[in-house]
Amino acid sequence: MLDAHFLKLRQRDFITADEERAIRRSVSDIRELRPDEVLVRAGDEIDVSTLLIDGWMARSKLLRGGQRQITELHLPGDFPDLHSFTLKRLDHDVFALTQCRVAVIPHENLVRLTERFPHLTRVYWFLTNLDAAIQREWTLSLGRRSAKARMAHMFCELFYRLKIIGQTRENSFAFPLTQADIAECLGLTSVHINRTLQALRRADLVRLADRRLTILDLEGLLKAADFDADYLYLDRRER
Amino acid sequence: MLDAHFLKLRQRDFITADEERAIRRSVSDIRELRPDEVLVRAGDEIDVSTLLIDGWMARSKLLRGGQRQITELHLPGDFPDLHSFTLKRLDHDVFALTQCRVAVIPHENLVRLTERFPHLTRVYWFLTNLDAAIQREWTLSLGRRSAKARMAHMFCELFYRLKIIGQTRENSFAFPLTQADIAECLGLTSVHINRTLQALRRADLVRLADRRLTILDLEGLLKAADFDADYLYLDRRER
DNA sequence: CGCGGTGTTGAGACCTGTCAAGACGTGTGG
DNA sequence: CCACACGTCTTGACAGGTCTCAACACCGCG
Repeated sequence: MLDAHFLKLRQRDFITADEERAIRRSVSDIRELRPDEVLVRAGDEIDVSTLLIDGWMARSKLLRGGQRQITELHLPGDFPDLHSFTLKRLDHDVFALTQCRVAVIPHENLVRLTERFPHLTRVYWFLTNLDAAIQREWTLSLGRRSAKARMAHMFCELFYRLKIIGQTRENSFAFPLTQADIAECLGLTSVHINRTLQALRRADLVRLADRRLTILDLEGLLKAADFDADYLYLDRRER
Repeated sequence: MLDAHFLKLRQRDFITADEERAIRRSVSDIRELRPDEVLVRAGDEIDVSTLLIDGWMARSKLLRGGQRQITELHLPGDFPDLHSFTLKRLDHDVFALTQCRVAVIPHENLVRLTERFPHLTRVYWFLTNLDAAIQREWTLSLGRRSAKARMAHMFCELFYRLKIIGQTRENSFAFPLTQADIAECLGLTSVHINRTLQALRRADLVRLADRRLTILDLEGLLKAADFDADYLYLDRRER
């Protein structure tokens, strides 16, 4: 049930069977979330972290005026609120974009886990640093990429991240976001997302229909995005 | 010499004298950096981390076309490349904005330090999560704040971060950045930075002259920025 | 059958970028 | 001591990207 999580970890480091068992035993509960259900509200004290099993989630921040920015998308195998382990409360919301299934891991179990396995401490520290790296790339996108490049970049990132957890088929993957969701990720309006998406379609780079994204020209999309997968740290090594 | 660092830590957690000594002993070397000198180049393998003692540094990412985005500013007491401890290489450059003095801490010393003091592991894990929180706030700025609000927000952030390390005087602080530097932080052009800065001046919110920024109307600036210091995690508690 | 969510389109406004030129201060070399 | 180069700041005119507002099509679902 945590398969995606171990695929993600083993893409980056070596995890022993012992460690895997210990991680699996740390789960205290399995929960279901409905689309738009908020898992963590900004500011709340929390003493558990949550591992995403199925579905897509997101982190988002709100402005006084009600404008919302999604700062990261979370896919199966991700730990959307692992950083609450040291932060104790979060500066952003965490919510479900789709129907989701999650595994709950109390912080006290994480304390035990990381004390018994110093290596896993570094692995999970690495995961929060990886989230930061992804956010950093988004910062670059928002600051310097055009709407078209931003969107292309987002599609490339999702493709690579889904691929390592076995959720792509050829060059396509299930894509549950609405255009309004994409707008909140890319710092644009949904109207402009619509037009930008049409530009990518007209350039024969992607097809998006029936909640499925197909990359028609991966080379072209990577180039349009100025995409370099380095920031996803896909190499396997001791962390 | 690491005073700013301990001020920063003790604002967020309780650090014992024992822990402080151990941290100080982890430093292997002191180095000077000239303005614009690159400390870490994206992609380089590294086995040391660097604690900033004096001066300002920054993390930046580059686009193929040469456009640059600064993703975080680093002030005295910061650990601009602590995340390399688990990442092993970085996805961004780290460079000196001004003349700087830094303390070098080899990763092997960090391994010893964190194994001997599990609490310090969480403290330094917390620090990388704090960097991520700051970056997340910048993502929100770039995605949803206007040029004016973005600039106001940056000034507020710097004010709070400098204040806890004792580098403000009343409502002012030394501000070494050029308008071109600000542009790279805020995802704008230097021409527009110039005009936006004039707008803040005309609104009697700030004065910027002789490399010193004075906040004339803190309330007004906070409001213009929609600033909320929560994301800086300024509360002192066990991490 | 009607409704809400989603996607699409058009027209015009506005924010920010581009390009170009000049002012100013500082440091350097002649 | 002056001439000059260079970095930084400033300003103007114009272009272009993205937003706003509004309307409508489409579809699944109650």
